[in-house]
Amino acid sequence: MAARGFLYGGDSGGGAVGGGSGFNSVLVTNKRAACSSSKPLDSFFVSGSSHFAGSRSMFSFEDGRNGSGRTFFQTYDQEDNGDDEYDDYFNHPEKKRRLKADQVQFLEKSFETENKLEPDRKIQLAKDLGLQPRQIAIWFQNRRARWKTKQLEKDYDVLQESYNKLKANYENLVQEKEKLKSEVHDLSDKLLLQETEKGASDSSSTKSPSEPLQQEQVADCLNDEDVSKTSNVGVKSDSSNPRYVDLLERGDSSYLFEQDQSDESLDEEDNLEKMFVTPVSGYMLPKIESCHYPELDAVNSSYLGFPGHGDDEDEDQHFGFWSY
DNA sequence: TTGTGTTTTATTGCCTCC
DNA sequence: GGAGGCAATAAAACACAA
Repeated sequence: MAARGFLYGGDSGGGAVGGGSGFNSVLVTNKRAACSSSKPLDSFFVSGSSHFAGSRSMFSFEDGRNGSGRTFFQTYDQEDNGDDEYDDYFNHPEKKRRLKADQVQFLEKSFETENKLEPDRKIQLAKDLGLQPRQIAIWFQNRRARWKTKQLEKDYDVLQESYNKLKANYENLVQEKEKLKSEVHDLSDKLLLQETEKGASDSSSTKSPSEPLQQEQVADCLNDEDVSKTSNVGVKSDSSNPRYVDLLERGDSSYLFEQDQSDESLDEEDNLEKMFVTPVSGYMLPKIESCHYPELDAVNSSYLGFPGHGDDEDEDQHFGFWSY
């Protein structure tokens, strides 16, 4: 590792005198240590009224005192920076010391009050705790960093929870969509089957297979009391188309989903008018304005809160979902 | 006891503000 | 330009399982 700077050299200003473990020489690598400070109190701070005298963090020994029974700072200050003490100190590889529990508690309370540190408060805390102002500043800095990390974790949890809810909601909607899609498909098939059966029975009795279906027959097939409203049912429109009849007899529903491009006789716009694309599946289906199928009602009323599908709705709106 | 992971204390360099 | 904040990082101290 690169040479480390000196403890409390920065804010302490007037001369760095410390270092990491095992240092044997005085190095000044910290720019804060190198520059002079306008706050001499930050340097070799000695508290006259410390409630925590004896705890000097990295400069203290096990019990907060060096071999002579005085703290390093007391020694250093009071003994006029004697070379003996100085050498003694630097030849004695000091360990980094943690703050005592009561000091930490005091700092925590102070942090709760205000997580920023005004210079005056820093000095006061240093006095009260018998620590270097620089230590107080560092402690607050690290404490803010920890607080920020915790906040980020909390924010992450909140976002995660929010995401999970949205995801679950989305998955429910997808499921519902698939369900509705298959219901639409089933109902389409059911409708086709009814049409096919009706068409087959009618053609076997009175009409030849080649005869086009009558509007009334389709209306009956759709089991609707209002025949006039089925005038734009797609199947009727194609009843003159031999291919349609053929498909109908074979029970092929594909005509519902594709336009007969081969039929030049049909007006394309007119034809499109009689079809619509389902909102869910995108299938092309014939327009049915007034057919009443309970299953479709259920589908309509449950279709993602689409408006206008209540039981009391006007008859014309019963298939608002279907009609365009 | 030792290896390993975590926490705490401290440094360094960069940035912003006054 | 100096003071102070912050992010990144080092390294000591600590916790704990094997």
